[in-house]
Amino acid sequence: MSTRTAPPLKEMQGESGWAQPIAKESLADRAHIALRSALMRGQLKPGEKLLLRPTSQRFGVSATPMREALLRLVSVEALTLDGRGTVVVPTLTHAQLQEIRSIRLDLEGRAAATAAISAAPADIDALEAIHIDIARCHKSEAFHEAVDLNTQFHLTLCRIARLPILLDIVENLWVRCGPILSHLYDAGMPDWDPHPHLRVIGALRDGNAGAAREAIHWDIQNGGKGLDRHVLAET
Amino acid sequence: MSTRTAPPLKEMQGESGWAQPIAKESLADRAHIALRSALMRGQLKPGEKLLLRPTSQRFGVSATPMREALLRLVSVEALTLDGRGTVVVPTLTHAQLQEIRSIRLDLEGRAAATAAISAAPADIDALEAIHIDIARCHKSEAFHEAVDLNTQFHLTLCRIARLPILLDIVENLWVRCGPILSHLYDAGMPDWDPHPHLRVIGALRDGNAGAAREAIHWDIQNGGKGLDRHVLAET
DNA sequence: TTTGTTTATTTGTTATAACAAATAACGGAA
DNA sequence: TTCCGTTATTTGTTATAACAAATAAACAAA
Repeated sequence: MSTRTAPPLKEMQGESGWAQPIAKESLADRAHIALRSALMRGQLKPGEKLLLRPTSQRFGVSATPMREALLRLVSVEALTLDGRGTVVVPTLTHAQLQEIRSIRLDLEGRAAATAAISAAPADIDALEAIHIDIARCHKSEAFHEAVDLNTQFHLTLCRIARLPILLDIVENLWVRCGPILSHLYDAGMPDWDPHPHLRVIGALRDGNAGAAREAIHWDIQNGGKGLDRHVLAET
Repeated sequence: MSTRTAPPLKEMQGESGWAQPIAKESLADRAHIALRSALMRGQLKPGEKLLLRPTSQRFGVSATPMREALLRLVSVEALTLDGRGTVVVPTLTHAQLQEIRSIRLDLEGRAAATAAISAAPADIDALEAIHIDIARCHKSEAFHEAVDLNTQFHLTLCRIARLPILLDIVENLWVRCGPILSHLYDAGMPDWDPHPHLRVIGALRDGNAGAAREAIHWDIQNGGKGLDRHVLAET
């Protein structure tokens, strides 16, 4: 039913062997990456202000590249500006959270379906490895790490689908949710028995696009219910 | 079948009457808006380079705000950087064009369905007005304007759905296609008789979400076939 | 005590110049 | 003439300082 022709992700990294174009990172790039990952990992709290001069000092750079990094995140709405122009970590409204989830339903659903018909076995193994890690963290009550790995699970699924533009969009959605993601576990994580991730993985192995889409849909819709409660309570 | 409770778009502009927060535009903002609209309207051609100092002079500002505006567009992939760091208008590959279209299928499809169950009659009238304009331009062979209005039709549909995050994403996708959109009409525009837009409008009036989604799907899939030919021929 | 006004401080914005890296132009040697 | 190395120029990057606007603080008057 499925045509599994694409080489696994890991191999295409070294495409033509050595001699890949060296990536020169500007100071602004580094600051941007650091900030973005801090956001995605929930290390910045909603409402937190990021003043230009203080933050640039914390990063040990001047104002110009720091400003560039901050403004880049602002331009994808991962950060916002208050009336003054000060950068601040945004607070998601209930409507926004719901809209993000419905978009993820569409896009991650498409990614799952695409992955089901094109993923290499090695890719699926990698995905399964992430889920095993999640289960481990869950057991040892390392909730923070579990949440982080859950993000990775969803993004890896999109990566496997080889839809770079879609991946980019979905990644941004996750960045925007980062600051409130920690509340997934302070409401107590439910303990599903056939974990929805396993259904996703199974569908990929079967090459069953429809089942993969449904499985990730189920995961998205049920996985975030804890957040709803929290966000609603806040307003 | 549908619950039409939302007030039309025009009214909620002045939400609490007068006294909306005044928008102060920085030089960078203005440059960003100007560039973005130039991109969306196809006034910049793929491969075109935007050197920092020359462009900042054309805008009559210094390098700092110009750089900010350019880099903002880069961060949403509406512009790219070459190896040197020079800003250049990107050339879409066939794969990218196809991926963008499939994402639009999902998102504009959702927008159409949502609009069908929530749009006010005035909103639908506005949408119809745009289509009438398109037909007029088509007749008078004002193709460039027709293409521009077509973009507006799709974005207005998303606006009517009141899904701001989705709108943002879709808008960016249209910005990215802007530079090649002009090729829609140099392949000769087909002359559909019941124009797909009319089916969309009809479905909205009926409050039929499924039909609205299908109609916009049909429009997206068939509307861009001229582009495919062109992009494929290029590579 | 409260209100209004002035001053001081904070903070984002812009312009400018020094810097570094890459490309292009030039010129000499094979 | 062709190839290689050197120099000159172009161009993005960063730091710094001057600027402007807004907030907060301090103080005086009612």
